[in-house]
Amino acid sequence: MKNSIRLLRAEKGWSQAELADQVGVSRNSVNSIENGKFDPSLPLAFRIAHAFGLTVEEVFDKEDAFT
Amino acid sequence: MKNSIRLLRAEKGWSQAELADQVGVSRNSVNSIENGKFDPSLPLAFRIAHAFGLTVEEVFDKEDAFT
DNA sequence: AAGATTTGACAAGCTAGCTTTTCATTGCGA
DNA sequence: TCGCAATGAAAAGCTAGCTTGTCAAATCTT
Repeated sequence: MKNSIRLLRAEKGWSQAELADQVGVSRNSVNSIENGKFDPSLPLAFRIAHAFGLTVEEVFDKEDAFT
Repeated sequence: MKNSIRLLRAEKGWSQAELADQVGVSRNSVNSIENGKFDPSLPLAFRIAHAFGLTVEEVFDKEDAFT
């Protein structure tokens, strides 16, 4: 599932490790999600969106959920 | 993670099996999610929200993601 | 250019999400 | 009241999400 994490993270000037800390997962998880290796769980998706002050819909591309 | 699926489903007059069909999972998955046994994946959460014409935030209680 | 930070990637292992199957219970229409 | 639809629940099995650890490559910083 596509997402805007890399872009949003760049805007904030955060490293993957910093974002990982904020949302309570490992850096590898953030890296894998950014690179599309797997989707975050729903709770994690909420925490990531919250870290950027956005909604889940604004961060993750829901089109991928229907294809 | 709490959600309003049971209520929304009642409003639509859908059985668990009908909703399951619509979103492409088994009836047991819908039952388990409704009864809080586990959270849906992010793509499934999108499909469930879409079935009700709502956003993920409107169907699932994101507070649970932070506690 | 050297050193430090950041990122990408992989492996092995554990847990959560989802499946099919099955059975018991509940509630409702004929 | 009989039968059927709907729900709840449990087991066993597979895959996805997430972990720690490690290493190499890329990108800053100075």
